[in-house]
Amino acid sequence: MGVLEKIPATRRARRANVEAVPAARLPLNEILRGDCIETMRALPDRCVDMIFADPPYNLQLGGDLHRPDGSQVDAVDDDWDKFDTFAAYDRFTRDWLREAHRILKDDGTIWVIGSYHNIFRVGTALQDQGFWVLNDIVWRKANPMPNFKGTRFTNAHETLIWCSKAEKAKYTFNYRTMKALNDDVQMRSDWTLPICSGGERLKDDDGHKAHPTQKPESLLYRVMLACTEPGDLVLDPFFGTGTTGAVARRLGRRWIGIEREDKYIKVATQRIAATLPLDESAMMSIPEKKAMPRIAFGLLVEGGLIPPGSVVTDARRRWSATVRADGMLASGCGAIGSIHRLGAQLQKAPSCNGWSFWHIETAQGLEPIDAVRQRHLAELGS
Amino acid sequence: MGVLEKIPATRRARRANVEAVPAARLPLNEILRGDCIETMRALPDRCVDMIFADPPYNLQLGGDLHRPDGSQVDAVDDDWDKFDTFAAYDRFTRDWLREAHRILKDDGTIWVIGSYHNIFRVGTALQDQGFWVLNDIVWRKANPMPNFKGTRFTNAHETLIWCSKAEKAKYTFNYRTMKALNDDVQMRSDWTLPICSGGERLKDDDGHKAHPTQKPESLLYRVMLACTEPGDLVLDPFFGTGTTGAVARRLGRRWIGIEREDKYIKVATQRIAATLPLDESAMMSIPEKKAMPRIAFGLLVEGGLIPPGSVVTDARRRWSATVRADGMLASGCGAIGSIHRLGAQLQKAPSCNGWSFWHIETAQGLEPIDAVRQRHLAELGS
DNA sequence: CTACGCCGTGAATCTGGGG
DNA sequence: TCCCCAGATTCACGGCGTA
Repeated sequence: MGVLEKIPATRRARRANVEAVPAARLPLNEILRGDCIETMRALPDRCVDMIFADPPYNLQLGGDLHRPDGSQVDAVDDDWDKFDTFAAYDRFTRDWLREAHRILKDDGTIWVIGSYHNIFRVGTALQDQGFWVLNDIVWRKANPMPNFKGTRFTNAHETLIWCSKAEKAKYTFNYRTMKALNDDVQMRSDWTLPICSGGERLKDDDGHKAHPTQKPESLLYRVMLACTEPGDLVLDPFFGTGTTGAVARRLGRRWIGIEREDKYIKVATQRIAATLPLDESAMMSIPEKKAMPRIAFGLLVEGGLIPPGSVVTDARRRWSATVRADGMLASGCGAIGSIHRLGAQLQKAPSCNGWSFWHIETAQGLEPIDAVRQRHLAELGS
Repeated sequence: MGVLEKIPATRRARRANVEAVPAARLPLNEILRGDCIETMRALPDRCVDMIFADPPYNLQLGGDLHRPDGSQVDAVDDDWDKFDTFAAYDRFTRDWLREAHRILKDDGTIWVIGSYHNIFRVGTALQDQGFWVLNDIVWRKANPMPNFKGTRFTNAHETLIWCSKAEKAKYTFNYRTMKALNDDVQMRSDWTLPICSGGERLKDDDGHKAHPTQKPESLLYRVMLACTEPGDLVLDPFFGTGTTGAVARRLGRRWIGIEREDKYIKVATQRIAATLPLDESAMMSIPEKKAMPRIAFGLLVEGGLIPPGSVVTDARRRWSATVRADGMLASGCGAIGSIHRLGAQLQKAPSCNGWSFWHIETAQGLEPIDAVRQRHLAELGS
């Protein structure tokens, strides 16, 4: 039984349109080798729930650039980023967006990331194609490359555009999941996240970076948590080293990647094979309940529903932690944090929904702490 | 004596092009009543140093949107044709940007602010018009309006696009001023500033806000400090309540505003009259090193500040060299060259700033030779 | 074992004046 | 228009080696 079948019927019902082709006949969890436009043409209408696209930025770089210490900046000089004119870039953009619009389900959404070099062309083409912009999201880089020559402001962000298929189209937005991720205030349109470096950055056999523009998993993690459900199908037409596939697998989403270059396909294949799905409870989004009063975890501790000193574990008892009087959790290894933070830290995930990840032994057996919260809520209501 | 005359000749010289019309014949520090395109047409070529534009955002409220023939776009209608509306907005944008490009000096810059509703159209039109994007700046609102329905991310930012007139055009960027404003680290492309509220928010006679999209003065303050000099002429073709004019006056810049509606002109006029210019010392930007008078190394040798035969080393004393009477350096290995050349050669670097690389033993200890130059400069000034 | 410092590096439209 | 050369210019991390 696949993950899809576990989605509650009420959520599945939000999918307004019927899949034109059974999922079994789609190339699921595979990298399709080829040109993105040609390859999308071979996919049926309205078959994917979400598209994440990281197209070439058309950087138009000039000569070499040196840091003040004399070292040279490793520039993006790949052929795939070269276009003769803005008109050529616009044609390319319109062509792939046309196919993207066709294969997207009517209640699906598309995300496209870019910089000032290309994002205005992309945004215009999205609107002209009939996509409806829901938000533009700013990825604020925590650690951008400086402007070495002191000629401009540090280019410290990139822009993502999030669109539904049409103005009145339904779409998935896991509002409460995003709010929980953001310390219980609404998630804003600016996200501060580090660039991809350290152990996450894939290297080729020579030890050089495998791809010049690898995106951080935290970015895709937030995108997918925000607007897909487990079992949903995510397409990435510019797959590169497969960040989209890795995060999809980790979050229990299905995926299709399209990539032209064998070297990237090879790296992505290995990477995704080495990625393990997260604990199932951690990937479920918080049920969308309107007007649910906010209950801090500390309130349950204060109120004696989860007394200090209680031991909580994940569903499979791989990790455990002790509840402190101030509502924080302490793990055996010495780490301390909120239910969300500690869950993320132990799993080495960028974020975690502590309410569904942490469980506690009750009269009903091992239950997520959210169950305790729900009972408390019910009591408050009565 | 006007402020302009106080600008050092070295800076004025950076203004490459001659004003087509003497500044005295321009309508300075005035609000011109009328349509922005028609009014710009009456201004001469290459007459303004900077343009700040806050064009109408909303594609569906056609109040500010007119077809080229003057008829109004009827957009608030369930049956409205999206393409027609976007096309009308694009025509309007191209028309005013064409005039903006014409009246901007060759070394001037333009700033346009917008949201995801219009900024992609604006950015595309800017690039198509030949403007060269220098940065896109994100105004991160410290206190944005929440998304009440919980259907999207909180729209917590707006975007500004900063362009020079052409790819190779010179432009003013007060790098060191921006760095100083930002605790001595490079100013980034994301600016966190509060929205306009409280006492700054202008009210009409009924106590309602005078303008729906009044921009905070802090935003204009940073823009003008970054890329204009005192005495420069700033144009705002969508003047509204005159934030641009107020900040220009405060910072000793000259300004021209264009506004169609009498009620805004009235509010702006009162506001600017009540704004006092800052003390002159407060409005000067930090001098850019590039604009400071050059002192040849040989001059210091001639003047006896660094006598021939002196030994200079790098900060860690890994390399040393002897100063020759002609201002060249000679290293022990026989290499001879300017302070820059020899520094680069010894480090095997593509280039080197000899002023900061080479050090000399003084009463203050081991100092970069630039310190000697700075002291010499200070003596010359007094 | 920790602390500290050095080194490498990241989607970058990255100098300007004089001869 | 091109060449030459003076000289201005970097932030946050992660990894690794040394004290």
